[in-house]
Amino acid sequence: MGTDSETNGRGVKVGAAMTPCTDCPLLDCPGLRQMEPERRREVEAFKQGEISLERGGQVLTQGMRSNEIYTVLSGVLIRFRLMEDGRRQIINFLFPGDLVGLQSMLDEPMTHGVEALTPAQLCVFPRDRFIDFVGQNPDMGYDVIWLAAKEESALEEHLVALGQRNAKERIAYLALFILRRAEGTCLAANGRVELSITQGQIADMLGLSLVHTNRSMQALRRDGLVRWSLNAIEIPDPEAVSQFVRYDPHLSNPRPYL
Amino acid sequence: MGTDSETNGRGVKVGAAMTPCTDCPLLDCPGLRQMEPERRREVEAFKQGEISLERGGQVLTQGMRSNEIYTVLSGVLIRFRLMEDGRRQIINFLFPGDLVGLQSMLDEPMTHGVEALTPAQLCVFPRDRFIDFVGQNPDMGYDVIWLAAKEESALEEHLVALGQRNAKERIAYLALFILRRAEGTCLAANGRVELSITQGQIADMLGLSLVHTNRSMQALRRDGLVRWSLNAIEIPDPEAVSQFVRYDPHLSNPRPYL
DNA sequence: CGATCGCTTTCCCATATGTTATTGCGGTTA
DNA sequence: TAACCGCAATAACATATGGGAAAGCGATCG
Repeated sequence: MGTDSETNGRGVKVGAAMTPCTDCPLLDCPGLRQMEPERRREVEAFKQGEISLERGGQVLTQGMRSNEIYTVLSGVLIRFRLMEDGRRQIINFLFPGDLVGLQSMLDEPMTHGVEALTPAQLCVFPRDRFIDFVGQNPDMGYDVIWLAAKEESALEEHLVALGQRNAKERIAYLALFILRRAEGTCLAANGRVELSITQGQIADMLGLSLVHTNRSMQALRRDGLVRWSLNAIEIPDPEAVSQFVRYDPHLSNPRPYL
Repeated sequence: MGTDSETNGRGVKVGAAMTPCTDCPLLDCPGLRQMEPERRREVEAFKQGEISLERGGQVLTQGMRSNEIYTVLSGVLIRFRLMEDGRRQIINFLFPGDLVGLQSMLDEPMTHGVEALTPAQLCVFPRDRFIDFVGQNPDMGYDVIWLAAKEESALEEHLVALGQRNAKERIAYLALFILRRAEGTCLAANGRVELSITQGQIADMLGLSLVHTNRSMQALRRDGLVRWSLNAIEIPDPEAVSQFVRYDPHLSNPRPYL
């Protein structure tokens, strides 16, 4: 609860004032499942602290082990994998309520890093107490499994995109994916998300070259399907895009979260 | 326990004699974690039955809901996604001990199907009792989370392959991936797996055309890196392939399984 | 104000990969 | 034996995508 915050070189601020779970800002979001008051208290007892990130700040570093598990309290982040030669593959985007670092359960060095795309806050939970925690709160264990399955499901979707779609389709797919996730976490409305994503990042997510990404984005803009600038993503007619890409992010059940 | 087995049109045989978990054939496999006897009994109490598949037989069908969760008792299967226009993306391969159908926890229609690549046996567990089951056996809940994280980790790896590697590298990657998983489940030895995978299937997994897949496989054969026929995969020098692809399937901790 | 920076846009050309079609080959079936 | 089938192997050609480099552009900074 101390205010002894401190910013290190990587845009990470630890130990800022801790938001009480009983007063969690995510409670209002219709895309997220309601949490019963007792449950919030249990989570709060388990919560260890909070972390603030600036844009570009990193939480988890590839190659390192981690003793913590996080939950996104606010902001958007990316999870990515670096190769020795500098290539980068962005694996997925993380939105409020998402679990960060489930991998650390494997007790092996992280195979990816996590970096903030916007200023972000994360809730911190101790990994070693995690096991007991889910043991004592079976329904939460279930929720974690649920989230893991959902994440897997998202990666599956990305795989389909990379394996079966061409550049324009991939970009349109990604735009729609992000939009829908943003809507579900109250970060978007009217087919518009305000989010700074670089064309380089899009390329690194979709396995395309920068140049070709640029070309294809312009084509999509001309087609009136997706208007994607550095500041925001706009999809005037989501239904049209959905058909174009043959991808239908059926609005799922509200997500549980810790 | 009945012997009233019956084979339906899809190469599925249900209700064959049930293998007692206390006598699970997977117990001998060094790549899988040892299970304590009491634990085996708990699992056995939870186990509902067994299913046998011929090559090509399906367990889970895309678009349908499922009330069951499975575990691979023997054989190798694939998990794939079909698109309306006939394109197919193979998501992952399943080996003994793997969990099948975690997705069904989401309580939404399956986004993929599962099909046997070899004759296979699966253990069947009822989905609705699953929640109670992990509630009463916290360490097993933990194992499920572990498996989910591991699966996610595999998809991450595939994503990197599709996004960052060219055809030859992708194929070599896949060969190595399969080989290592097969070794971990006692299906391979001396850099060789006996497994019938079609070039069409490889193409569908790696997002390549059939023709180009063929070309690239021949190149890899000429290079002496990977010898992949309809009958088997052979990798004379795994270390060389590992370097070539920049992929190092660090032998992980033994896998838990139900 | 010019210098710098991160990001986008454009140009030009190279090549990896896709498409369509045909052939070959071993195994199975009638 | 001939016909058929699934799959692998070639060939010839089309194109989507990649790569390097340079210019444009708005923001920030000293």
